[in-house]
Amino acid sequence: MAPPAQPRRVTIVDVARHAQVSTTAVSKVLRGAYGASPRMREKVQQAIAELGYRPYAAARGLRGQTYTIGVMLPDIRNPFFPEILDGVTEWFENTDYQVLLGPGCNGEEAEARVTDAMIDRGMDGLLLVAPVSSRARLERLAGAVPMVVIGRHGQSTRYDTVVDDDLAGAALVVDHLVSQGHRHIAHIEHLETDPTRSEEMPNARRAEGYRRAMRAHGLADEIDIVSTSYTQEGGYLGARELLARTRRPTAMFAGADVVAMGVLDALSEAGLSVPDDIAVAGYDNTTLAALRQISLTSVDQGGRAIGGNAARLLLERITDRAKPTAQVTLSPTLMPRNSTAPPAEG
Amino acid sequence: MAPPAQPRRVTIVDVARHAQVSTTAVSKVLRGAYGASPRMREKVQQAIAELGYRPYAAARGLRGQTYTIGVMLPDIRNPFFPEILDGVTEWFENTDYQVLLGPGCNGEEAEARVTDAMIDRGMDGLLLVAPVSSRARLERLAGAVPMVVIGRHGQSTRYDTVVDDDLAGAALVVDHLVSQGHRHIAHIEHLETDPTRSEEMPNARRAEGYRRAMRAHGLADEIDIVSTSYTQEGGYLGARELLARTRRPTAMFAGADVVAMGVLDALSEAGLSVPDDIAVAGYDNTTLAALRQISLTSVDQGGRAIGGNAARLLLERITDRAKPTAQVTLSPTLMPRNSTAPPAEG
DNA sequence: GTGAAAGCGCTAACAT
DNA sequence: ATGTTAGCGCTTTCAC
Repeated sequence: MAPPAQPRRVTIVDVARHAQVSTTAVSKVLRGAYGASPRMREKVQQAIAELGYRPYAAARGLRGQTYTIGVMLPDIRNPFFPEILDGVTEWFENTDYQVLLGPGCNGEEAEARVTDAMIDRGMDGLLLVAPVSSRARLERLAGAVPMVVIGRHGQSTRYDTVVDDDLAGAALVVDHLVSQGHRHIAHIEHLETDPTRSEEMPNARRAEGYRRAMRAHGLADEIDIVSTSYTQEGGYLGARELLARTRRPTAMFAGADVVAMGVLDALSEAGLSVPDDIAVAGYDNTTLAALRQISLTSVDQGGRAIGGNAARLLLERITDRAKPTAQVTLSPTLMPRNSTAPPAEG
Repeated sequence: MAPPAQPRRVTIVDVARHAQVSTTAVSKVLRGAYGASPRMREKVQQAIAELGYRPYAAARGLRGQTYTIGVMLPDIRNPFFPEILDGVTEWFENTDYQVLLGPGCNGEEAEARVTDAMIDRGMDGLLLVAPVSSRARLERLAGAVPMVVIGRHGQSTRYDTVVDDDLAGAALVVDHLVSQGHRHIAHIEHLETDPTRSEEMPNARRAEGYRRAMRAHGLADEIDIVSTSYTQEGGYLGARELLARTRRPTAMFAGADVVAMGVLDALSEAGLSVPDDIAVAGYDNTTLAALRQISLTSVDQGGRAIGGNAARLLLERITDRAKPTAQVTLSPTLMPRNSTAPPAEG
């Protein structure tokens, strides 16, 4: 009835005994290290197969590596992050490394807890997506473990970065809307509380890109920014605020697709139709945006490529920690869809 | 220029020396174990704070626990899973445990790899969401580590389960549609390849619930099931298949909200409007369904409650592995929205 | 090329 | 109540 006492895990000692070699030999074969003859390799491999041995990563970590990569995502609900993750896991698929994710890390405190936990678990490398920690903390973390930061501008001598050119991405949207005849184009951004960080955060860069593009088109007077958050709720609240303006914007540029979802929700609630009454654009080109019912004009960052580049850089850094850091910037492209069209009245 | 060689990590020995006590004492304080006087506790706590010591989980795992919980989610893209995760993390928030997620585990092979990896990393407990592994494998896993399975029916003597009453959930949808006058109600399910598993999988139970409810309403002849997958793509393909029927259904019940998204996409493509031309219902009541532009009738499983219950059971099982297993079944509720309405022609 | 032995940071028997 | 000591499973010198 009761499950039998679980048999002790097969260890490297069992394998060594079974193959009639030393544990050292087994360890060498396991790691593909130098100093094992083909004959020995084979004997060990066979013993491993026969015994169904799997190395205990936790124990390996005490001396060497844990073969574990930690990925920190700020928000699992944002459908853009899975794209990045795909690029990452794809890269690690044929390696001995295992990718593990931290759960919802909204906010500095949760982020710190998760990243610390990853380091405490001996992870060999960390991949941080749009982290909100202070620059100093990021540097400190990167000093403790190989690290790559995705979606945060600003270069470091300790960690590599992979970013989308958010300035260019925002400009793509503004250019597109202006070319359609829009002038009063509003933007909904993620509120940046800490001024020291704003230079580096993608949300701030998108807002800045929006501002610059508006000025470039001679629309400095039309600049209209609402600061909420990069969530559906944030989009909803932001749109409502914009709708309450005496002069309502003819187009709304949301800093992320999830934000645009909230915007669409608010517009629908107000009985406004898209794009007839108002144009809406997002950022990230998620699968949501492609839905015909939504058909949201959006900016494609190429999440998969971002993730792939980050994974490659991390692997390189794990191999050589002294390697000079790299900064990869990927160019976004515009995906025009039905949610944007010329304004109703000239 | 180059970052200074990282200082060796602070260990329990450093703390012991600093506090002028034994390492055992520090260990005891760390674990809140018996045998440490208040005075000693304080000394140690202070030393820990002064040195900024954090226990090395990987090393702890070699003797005791790693204080790590592994969560396996089959698909990060399904917006229902974050709900479950919220319930889980909430429960572990004030414990010493850290929750870590496996990345996209679609398919038996990926699932096996991730669960094995979690065990190899000495995780103290596993939470599997809608796993597709064979029953035998699940039993084996549960023999190796405390485990709770979410969203898979069938009881085990080794692991606890938390499920939604999928039969009832499917009936809620059918009842609702029938009460609106629909008769030809089609269902899109996730294809179950392995017959031995079909009894336990939620998708199969929903399909069965649909069948039973249809029969209960005397609509056995109208039963119409298309098997694709629980993804947006699956919904799109399923709906296209249904639209090609000589007698087109007046309502489509998708086994999951993501599936319904694909359905809406296909209907929109075909120039059909919802609910005027055709009614659509989903399952999971995700935030997507609540979007006014979508306004999808759906079944609420209470993901948060499911996650919370699972976390509680897992913690209990970690505490007492011999405890008899529990099976928790939660009742779903219907969330009627605009996507369902009486059929056009009576 | 191979293996003996030390030790990673921590916990848990076992003294005291 | 406190400290001593022996490992956990693996990697890594360092002999041979």
